[in-house]
Amino acid sequence: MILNEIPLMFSKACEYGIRATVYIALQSLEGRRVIVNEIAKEIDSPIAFTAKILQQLSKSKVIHSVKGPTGGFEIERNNMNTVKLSMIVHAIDGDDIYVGCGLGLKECNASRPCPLHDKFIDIRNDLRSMLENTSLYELATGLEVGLTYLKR
Amino acid sequence: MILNEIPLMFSKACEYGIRATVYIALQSLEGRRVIVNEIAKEIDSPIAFTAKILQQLSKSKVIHSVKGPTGGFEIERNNMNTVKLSMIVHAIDGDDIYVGCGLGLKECNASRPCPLHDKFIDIRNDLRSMLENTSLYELATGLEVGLTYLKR
DNA sequence: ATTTATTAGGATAAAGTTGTCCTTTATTTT
DNA sequence: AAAATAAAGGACAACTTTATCCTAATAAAT
Ligand code: FES
Ligand code: FES
Repeated sequence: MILNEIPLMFSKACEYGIRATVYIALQSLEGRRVIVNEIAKEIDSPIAFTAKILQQLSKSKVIHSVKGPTGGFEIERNNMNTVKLSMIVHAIDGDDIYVGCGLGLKECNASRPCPLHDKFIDIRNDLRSMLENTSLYELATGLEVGLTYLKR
Repeated sequence: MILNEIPLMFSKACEYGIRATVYIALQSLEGRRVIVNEIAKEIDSPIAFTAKILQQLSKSKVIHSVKGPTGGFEIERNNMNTVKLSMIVHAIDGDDIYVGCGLGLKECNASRPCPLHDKFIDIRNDLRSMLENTSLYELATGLEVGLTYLKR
């Protein structure tokens, strides 16, 4: 009886992108460069689609790619602190999450707000600041010590 | 360079559903029953698609429908207090918004959490309680006094 | 130089969501 | 009773997102 089953906050592409990036970060912390096949296996995502997303993230400078044998994906230790979740989301899903109206009006506009605006804005701001303040390093280390997981 | 433009929280169907329901509530407050054509016009949504969504909301008892001439959609004054935003969202988008993992793992599971879990849960709970505590009456009255809008 | 491993990128298929159209059913008005 | 009006519902079309497959480019290893 339900029409849709939408993802909660991010597109599938973005979910895979975040998971992949965190996995790459984790491995980079241990000095390992990783290839798409391994990434897709470890985060349980479709290989070719994941490759496309990594391409995107590479263009956006979120991750670094190296072609050829011994190649793969990696992230410089320094970048793990400066790369925030918001950059990954922005590279894949754009910035609707920051500017869009929760009820789908053409723009979110405080001087001509939709009925949800006031209540919505608070949640959206919390989400935004969470994304902007969460670094890749933080996410990767949680994984490193076995506190968190990338598949189930 | 962006792959997707996803809606922020709700599907398009859900956005239309909420806007339509609020409009019906507003008109019901003034004793008017409204037909799909008018609703779609007033909330700026595609007519036939809106009709499908209203069908769904009618089955879920969020709104009441009457067939034939002088028919249309309406909401009893009493129901405007008991109908919460969460019911509309649940009827159309299901309950992923309550149970889904933000990174797309099969389930959100606190004992085997994804790297975003702790930060995500707070925002999800805020969203949930916002939806569960916001009544249709509240939304309709804001509109009634000209403070909010359903199209732009 | 050749082979091999890897990312980049294009084309396209599959699935899901959004949107339209037409027929049926119910109910009021004439 | 017949005509008119409105929701219900089925079939399907258009668009978007997700996913696959194949070829090209790049670079290391042999
Ligand atoms: S106008 Fe709708 S969220 Fe701001
Ligand atoms: S496990 Fe991912 S949000 Fe809870």
